[in-house]
Amino acid sequence: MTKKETPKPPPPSRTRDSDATRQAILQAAQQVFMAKGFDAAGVREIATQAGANVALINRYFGSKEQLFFAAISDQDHLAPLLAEGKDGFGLRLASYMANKHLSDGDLDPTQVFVRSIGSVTVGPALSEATQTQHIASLADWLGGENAEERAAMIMAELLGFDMLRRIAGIDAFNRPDNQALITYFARAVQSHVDG
Amino acid sequence: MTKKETPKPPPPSRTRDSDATRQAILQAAQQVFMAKGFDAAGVREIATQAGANVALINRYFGSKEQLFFAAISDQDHLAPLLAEGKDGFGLRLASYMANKHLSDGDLDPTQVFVRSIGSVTVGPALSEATQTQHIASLADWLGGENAEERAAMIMAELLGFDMLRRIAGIDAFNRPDNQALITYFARAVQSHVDG
DNA sequence: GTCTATATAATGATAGAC
DNA sequence: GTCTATCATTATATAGAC
Repeated sequence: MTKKETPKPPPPSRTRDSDATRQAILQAAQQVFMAKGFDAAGVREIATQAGANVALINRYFGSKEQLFFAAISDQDHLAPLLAEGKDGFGLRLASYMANKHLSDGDLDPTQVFVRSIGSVTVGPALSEATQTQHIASLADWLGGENAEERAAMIMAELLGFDMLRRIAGIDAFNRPDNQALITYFARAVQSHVDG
Repeated sequence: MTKKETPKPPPPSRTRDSDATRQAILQAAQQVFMAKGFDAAGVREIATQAGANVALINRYFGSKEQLFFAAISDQDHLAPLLAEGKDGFGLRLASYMANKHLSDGDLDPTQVFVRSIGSVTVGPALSEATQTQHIASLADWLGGENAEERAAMIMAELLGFDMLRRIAGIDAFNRPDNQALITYFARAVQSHVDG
């Protein structure tokens, strides 16, 4: 009794709020999985960053693997770019990929893919999702001859670009205002869009 | 080229032959590191596949990390393709990448890179090598304006292609005799070669 | 609902027998 | 030169106290 109406202010850290804890774990998982990949990420690190206890991860999500898929579900950053049509799509995509900020808190699907595709645990599921979701829908959007091959080529360019830029930190990809680079990237993508 | 002659028949498994053991470990390490990446590969698995004892890995190479760099050193599959000149380089590279067999015993630098670039232990060294060796030499070979940007774009296309084809196993990259795919890949690469 | 403490398994590395 | 046995560490996952 008298549990809910206590006159004292709430404790410094969140207590008795499963929804907020769940959300905090999910957000921390996104960041850590994106930064280190599935295998290298630890549940202790995720729990610490979420300000939650380690045991709650398994309580709410069952396992590290289930947490991973909960954290990366329904992410699609390409949709807004596709919506603007095929004219100039290459340039829009290239500008987007070249100007993405490295330290914003958002989850970046490209980064997650590149960092975890090698994992024997979650790699196959990531591959499956790439095939059935991203490449298939991109191929639909492209239309025309060899749509799936052209979609796969665009995806390869996009992922290779991000891998070298944000994970390997290759110089040529990280110079500020590198208009020449964007032009090259845009040209390659657009050529696959046009056929 | 056989082992030195011994008066008695050799034991069932290699004994008293440090050179052969060292070589067997090195070869097994190449295969396992290529298949699973640095973090996921285990020294026990490497030793077993080499038919050697686990303790010999550290005896001969010092550590798992030193074994990794010993296993991947001086590998460059691009040199023969570059030697034939810029005319038709895109098509030669595309054919080579699309037709590489997945199960031959050779070490594939592309595969190693993609599978281990995310590792916090060896990732930075892989990035450094990619920058200072492969991209730099490719840029030299290309010449002309923005050579480093064009070289980096070719490397991104090459790595993205292999990542989706051999690690993710994307359908569009693994159809036999997919001439259309090779044409698209070749066109993109050649455009960066020509400027 | 949250926590401490622990079970269980696997890792890289090493000491010392043969 | 090769092996067995074991170290110390770390990982995910869970049981049970509060």
